[in-house]
Amino acid sequence: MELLKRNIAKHIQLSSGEIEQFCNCFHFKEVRKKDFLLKEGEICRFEAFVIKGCFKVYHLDMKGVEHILNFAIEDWWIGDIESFTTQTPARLCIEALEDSEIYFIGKKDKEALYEQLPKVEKLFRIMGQKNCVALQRRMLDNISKAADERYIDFLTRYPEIAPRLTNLQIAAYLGISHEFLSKIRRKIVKKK
Amino acid sequence: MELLKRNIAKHIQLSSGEIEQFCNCFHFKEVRKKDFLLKEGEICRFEAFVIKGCFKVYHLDMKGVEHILNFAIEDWWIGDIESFTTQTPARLCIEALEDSEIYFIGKKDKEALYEQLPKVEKLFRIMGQKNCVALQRRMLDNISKAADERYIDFLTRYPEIAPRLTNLQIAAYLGISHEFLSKIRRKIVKKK
DNA sequence: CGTCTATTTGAATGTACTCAAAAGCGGTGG
DNA sequence: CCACCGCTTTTGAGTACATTCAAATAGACG
Repeated sequence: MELLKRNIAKHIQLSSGEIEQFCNCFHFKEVRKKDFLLKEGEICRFEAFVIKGCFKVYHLDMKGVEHILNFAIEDWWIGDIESFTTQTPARLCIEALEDSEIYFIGKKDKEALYEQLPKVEKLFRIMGQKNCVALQRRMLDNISKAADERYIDFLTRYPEIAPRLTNLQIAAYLGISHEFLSKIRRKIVKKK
Repeated sequence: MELLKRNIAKHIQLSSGEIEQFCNCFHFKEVRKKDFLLKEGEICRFEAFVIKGCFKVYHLDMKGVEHILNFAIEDWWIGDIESFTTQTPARLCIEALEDSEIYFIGKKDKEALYEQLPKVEKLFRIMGQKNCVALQRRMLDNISKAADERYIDFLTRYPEIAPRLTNLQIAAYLGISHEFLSKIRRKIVKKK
C-alpha cells in the first residue's frame, strides 16, 4: 500500500487513522497480460490504482478499429469515470498490456469514503482537475499540431511509457495509421 | 442568482442558508463583446458562471493561429483551471463573442468556501468529472472521426451554440481550416 | 455609401490513409 | 537447435483528405 499512500499524499494530508480507513477500502488484484479489466457494454464497478504493469484504455469504433484514450502504468489511476459514476454500460475497454497488479475500490466503498472522509472529496476533486488540465492540453495539441510533432511530444512527455508500447499502440493513441507512424519514424531517423 | 442556484442544484443539495453563503462569494460583471476575461500570460484570478452571452476559450500557437478549446454560453462555467489553481501565467485567452454577463468568484473566496462548505468540494468534484467525460469523448471523436463527421456532431450536440458562431470560430474549434469547412458545408448541402 | 469581416471558390500542394507485400523478430514445439 | 508461426514494422503505389494561397463574392455595420 506504500505506493498508494505516497500517491494520495501528493494531493492531501491525512492522519494515519484516516490513511488506514482509506486503504482498507481497496482490494488487491493481479491481472495477466491481455486480460480485461473492463469490456465495452459492461458496467464499470471499480476505480483502480496501478501498482505494477501497464494498461490501455480504448474504444472500438463501428469498423472495429481501436482508438486509445490513454495508457496507465505504476502510480496511475484508471477506470471509466462515466460508466462508474452513472453505473451505465461502458463504451471503453481496459486491457492489460503486461502482467500487472492493481488496488481497486468498488462503488459503494467509494461513496462511503466520501461520506466518512470529506478530504477524499478534495482528493478526487484535485485529481479530476489535473485530469482535465491534461486532457485540455492534449486536445489543443491534437487540433493544432501535425502528427510528427505529436509523436515527438508523446515520446518526450511519457519517456517511461513509450518504450513499453508497440508502434501500433502509439499510432492508435495519436490517431494515425501505424504505416504512417512508421514513415514519420523513418523521417526522424534520417534527420539525425 | 436564480440561474446559478438552479445550476448547482443539479449536482448537490444545499440548505437555503448554505445557498446564500455560496452565492455571496460571487460578484456580478458585465463584459462587452470583444472584451477579454483573460489574456495569455496573465494569472487567472477567477472562475466564472455565464448568465448571458457567449465566450470562447482559446490558445494562440507560435504562428499566431487561434485554436479554440471550448465555447461557453448561459448556464456554463468558464476559467483556466490550470492558471487558477496554480496561480501561474495562463496559456489560454478568454474573450466575449457577445455582450455578456457573468458571476465570478476569486481564489480566496473559493478556498474559503471549500473550508466552510464541504459540499462545495463535492460540487466541483462532480463538475470536474463531467468535464473529464466530455473531454474524453471529444478526444476520441477527434482521433477517430473525419472532419465532416466532427462538424455534423458539433451542430447536433450544441444546437444552441452553433448558430451563434461564425464558421471561422467553428473551424478553429474543430481543428480545420475555414476554407475546408466551407467545402464540407457545400458537400452537405448538395447531398440534400 | 464605404469598410471590414465572413464566406466561397479554385488550383496547386502537402499530409495522411488504404491496400498489398515483404522483412524482421520472438516465442514455441518438434 | 532449427523451423515455423504469429505479430510488428517497414515499404511503395495509388488515393483521399486537408491546407495554403489568391481572388471573388456576400453580409454586417457605422
